[in-house]
Amino acid sequence: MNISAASKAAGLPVKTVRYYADIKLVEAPSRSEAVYRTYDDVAVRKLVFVRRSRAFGFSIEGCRELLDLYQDQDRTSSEVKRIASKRLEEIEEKQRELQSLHDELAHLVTSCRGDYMPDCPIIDYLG
Amino acid sequence: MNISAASKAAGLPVKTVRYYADIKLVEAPSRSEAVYRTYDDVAVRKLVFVRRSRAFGFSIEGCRELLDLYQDQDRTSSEVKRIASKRLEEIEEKQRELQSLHDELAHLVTSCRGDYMPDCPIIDYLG
DNA sequence: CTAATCCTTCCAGTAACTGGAAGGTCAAGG
DNA sequence: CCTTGACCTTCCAGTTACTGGAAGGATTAG
Repeated sequence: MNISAASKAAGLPVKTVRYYADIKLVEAPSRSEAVYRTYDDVAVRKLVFVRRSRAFGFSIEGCRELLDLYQDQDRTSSEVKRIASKRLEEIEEKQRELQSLHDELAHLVTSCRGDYMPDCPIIDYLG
Repeated sequence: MNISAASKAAGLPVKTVRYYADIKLVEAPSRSEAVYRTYDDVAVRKLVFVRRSRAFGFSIEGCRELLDLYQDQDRTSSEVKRIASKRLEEIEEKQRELQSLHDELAHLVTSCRGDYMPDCPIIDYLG
């Protein structure tokens, strides 16, 4: 498989696949006559794995850890669970932040009349 | 006021104040003998305004718009409200994303036993 | 044989800073 | 008057995870 076929199979842009190869996250298993990157099904499965991990918001380094575990037959599920739990806490932290941001801003927006006058509680709050 | 006094008064790092001057978001009103940036209370108020806007997650360009309105006596509160509402929708969109991410990941984490065995529904899902 | 399509590498840009190097300025103390 | 230390300056590089584009080589269809 050349890179475009692999990228389609993995559901990732070609540029991204090349980038993952550059940073040695998922390398092409070989090169045709030392020129074109050539992917096989195993590599594509790793690319898919990374795509799904990224969709959960794992950083590239997080993906690297998970991918290592994915390929490690001697892994323990507790290692995986630890990494996933960490990410879950980050998500929850972000949710709390967004919630208070939301509440504050929603309150301001609600109290702003939104008319042709300059007076505005939003501006007042910011200034 | 030199830059460090202004940064303290505004609650922003010196580097950030200098950065805001560079991108012409909040410029120093003058320079002492054309060398040191010198800030006054008006400039500090603008810096505080930007800090609070940034805390709501407004982009620099968003801050620029808001700051323009802040200084515009002929503004209408509807303009301000429109910008703030847009941001509020972004926040809500992000909240929805995070919520589904959270639910999915929480489900996986819960169903993972987290023991010494390699079998793991999280890895299974990603792979 | 050539045109089209693929592939390659390398450079630059994104957002909003942050860190650090090299060097200029200023106020106070000896 | 000189020095020391704190402060300021500019400029360059790095951060995250790509993305766009240029210049040019490889491959394939007709």
